[in-house]
Parts: sequence; C-alpha cells; structure tokens
Amino acid sequence: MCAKKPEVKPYHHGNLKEELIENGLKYIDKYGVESLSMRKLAEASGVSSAAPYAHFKNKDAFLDAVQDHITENLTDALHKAFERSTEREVLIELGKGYVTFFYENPLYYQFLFTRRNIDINTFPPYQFYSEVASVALKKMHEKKLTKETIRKKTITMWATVHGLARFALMDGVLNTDDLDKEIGQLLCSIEV
Amino acid sequence: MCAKKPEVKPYHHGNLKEELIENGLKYIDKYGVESLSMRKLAEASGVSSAAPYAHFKNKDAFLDAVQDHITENLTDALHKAFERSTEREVLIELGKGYVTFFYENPLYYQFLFTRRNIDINTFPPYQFYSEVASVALKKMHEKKLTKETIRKKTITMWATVHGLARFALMDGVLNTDDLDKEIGQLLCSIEV
DNA sequence: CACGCAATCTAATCACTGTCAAGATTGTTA
DNA sequence: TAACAATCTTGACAGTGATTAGATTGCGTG
Repeated sequence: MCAKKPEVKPYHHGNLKEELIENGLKYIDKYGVESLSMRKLAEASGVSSAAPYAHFKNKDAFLDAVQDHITENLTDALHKAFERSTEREVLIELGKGYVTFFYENPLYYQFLFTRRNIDINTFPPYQFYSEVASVALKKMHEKKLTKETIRKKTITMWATVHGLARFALMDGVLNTDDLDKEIGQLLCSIEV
Repeated sequence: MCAKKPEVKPYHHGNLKEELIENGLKYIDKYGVESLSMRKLAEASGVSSAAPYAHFKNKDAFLDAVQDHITENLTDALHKAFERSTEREVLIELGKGYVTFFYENPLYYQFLFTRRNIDINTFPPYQFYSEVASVALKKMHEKKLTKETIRKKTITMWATVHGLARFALMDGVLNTDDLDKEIGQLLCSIEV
C-alpha cells in the first residue's frame, strides 16, 4: 500500500558488470562455485538471463574475472603481511598471511585452485613471494647462495605454506585457536 | 553386410555399476570432472539415461564412488613406495610416491581435492602416512620425541609433499626430467 | 540540437543436464 | 511356478549455458 517508491527499473542497469562480479564473489564465498549459475546472478541483479553475456563472453570468462578479483585480494593480503613484518621474519609472515587468507575464506581455496592451471609466471601472489624470498634468503646467507639453491628453498617453503593452507581447512588437523602461532611454529621446521 | 554378430543387447547390462565407475575414472583422467555427465556415461554403456540411478542415488553419490576408487589407487601407490624403500628413507619415498601419482594423473588431483572436504581421520592415504611417519621419526630420534613434536613434524612434511604435488602439475616449476631426484632433494630441506 | 552508432538489455528459443515416476523386463528365491 | 526384488526404458520436468533477433538507451559527432 501507498507505494511511494515505484522505483522504475531503468532499461540499463548501469553497473551490471561490477555487480555481477561482486555477487559472484559473495556467492562462491557462501556456497562454492558448483551451484553458481549465471541465471541466478542475473536474477539477483534484476536483469534478464542473457544480460550478463553482454559483459562476459561466457560463464568461464565470468569466472575468470571473479578469479582475478580473488587473486588480487590474496596479493593484497600478502603485501600487507610483508609490510607489517620485520626483515628477519618476512617469509614466515607471508606464510601466515597466505594460510590465514584461505582459513577465513575456505571456499576461495577450492575455487582458486580448481580452475584451469595457474601459470606460475603470471600468478601475482607467487611472483611476489618469489621476489621477497629471493631478497630475504640472500640477506640471511650473505649472498653465498647459488641461484639453484634459492630456487629450491623458495619452492620448498612455499609448497609447505600451500599445504598448510589446505590443512587449515580440514577439521582437527591444525590448532586453529591461535593459527598464527601454529603456522609460525610449523614453518620454523624448515631450514632457510 | 553379413552381420554375424547381431549382439542382441540384453535388457540387463550385468555389470553396469562397475562399468560406470571405470568409465568415470577414465573420463576424469582425460577431461576432468567438469564436463562429465551421467547421461554421457549411460550412453557409453549403451544404457538409458536413467539406468545409473538404479545404482547410485544421484550424481554426487556416483562421484563419491569414483573418488573412493582414486583414493584406493593413491593408497596403493603409497604402500608400494613404502615397501620398496629402506627404513632410512621412508618419508622421502612416500613423498615421491605421492607426487608421482598426481604427476601421472594430473586431473585426479583437482578432482580429489575439489570435492567435499576430506576428513583427516578417514582419509586412508593420510592415515597411512601418519603411522609410517610416527614410527620413522621415533626410530630416527631414538624415541626422544614428544607426541606434539611428532605431530608437528608430520604435518609439516606432509604439507610440503602436498604442495610439491601441486607444483609438479604446473609447467616450469619443478624439474620433471627426473622428478624423483628433484623431489628427493627438495624434501631434504626439511629437518626431520 | 538532431542524427546515428554502439552498448546494453529483453524475449524467445535451443540443446543439454540431473532427476523422478510409471511401467517393462528379468534373475532369483520360496 | 508364482512372487518378489533388482534392473532397465520411456517420458517427462525444471534448471542450465548460450545464441539470436530485436528493443531501448546513452553518447559523441555533425
């Protein structure tokens, strides 16, 4: 009764592309990617089921866009971890940041690493980690490391971090009461 | 011409359940789980599209069965790695076995770890690894390890192995010319 | 200002999917 | 042999990604 706001829906949405991505992020965070459908997202934005295809070639391209956003958030988290850490503990802090990011958004992990294979050379979080690790290792060892050694140490450490992120998502494996402390202790088992 | 084998299709397939699972395994190994459909599998077995539902409650239950088979294969691979290894190098050999298994069947990795969260307590490969690791660590350190230390070392090592398996699937990260050697060297970076 | 183009949207439709219900066929067991 | 349970077919439904043709609109150019 007394509908004051007819709220006549304009023909053009005006911000559809961004809204779709944002809703996609939220949906995946809540329910995972499996049950996500373009039609549901379109309806949620009050738009016809074909409208999204004006902005994305297909569902896959849309998910690519969502993936890019998550990747950005992850990279941001790593940058923040880098900035708040001392020089001596960068690598451990980056590890904590990585694990925590996925612990807080478990479904992102599945989504991010389930889609088409990530290219190491263009995946920003790994690029950033490589750079930081290279610098840190050289300082720690006073530049006495070969390139090959740096490569090996970097890979091993990051593999551990990635594996720990997985374990953090499983019930009863890690002590999540103080995840930061737990990760810190676990990463110390690796000689750098 | 001169069709000698009319090959009258019997009303009952006789081995449908097993054949579906087998074809499912092959399909996932080739194309991944995304494009797998119950109807295609049914057709491949020369059976109507609703027939599989006499054996599986729904697609999810079917994929559970496929997942169980892959898990079994992985567990077998670990057992074999265990048997062919010396006491001193069990942990490294298990790691090699784990990584190699997924390197040879890359799409299994995605499938296995993409579905509903694995329960650490009922996932045979991890159970087996825990037992082996516990025994190995105690021997190495002459029983001077606390339970908590064993837990930490086991988790870290296995996390590294799992992460390395991921890297093995990415182009240009690991040296896959001699993957066994590479994994062996990388795992040595971890103090056990 | 008006014209027209390009971006964006709708409506209608297609092939495909998971899944169910009703009924047909068969193996097995009492 | 009769009856039951397991297995399969047919036919249907709603939901999906995607395409097409055409409607609406914003915006820059003359």
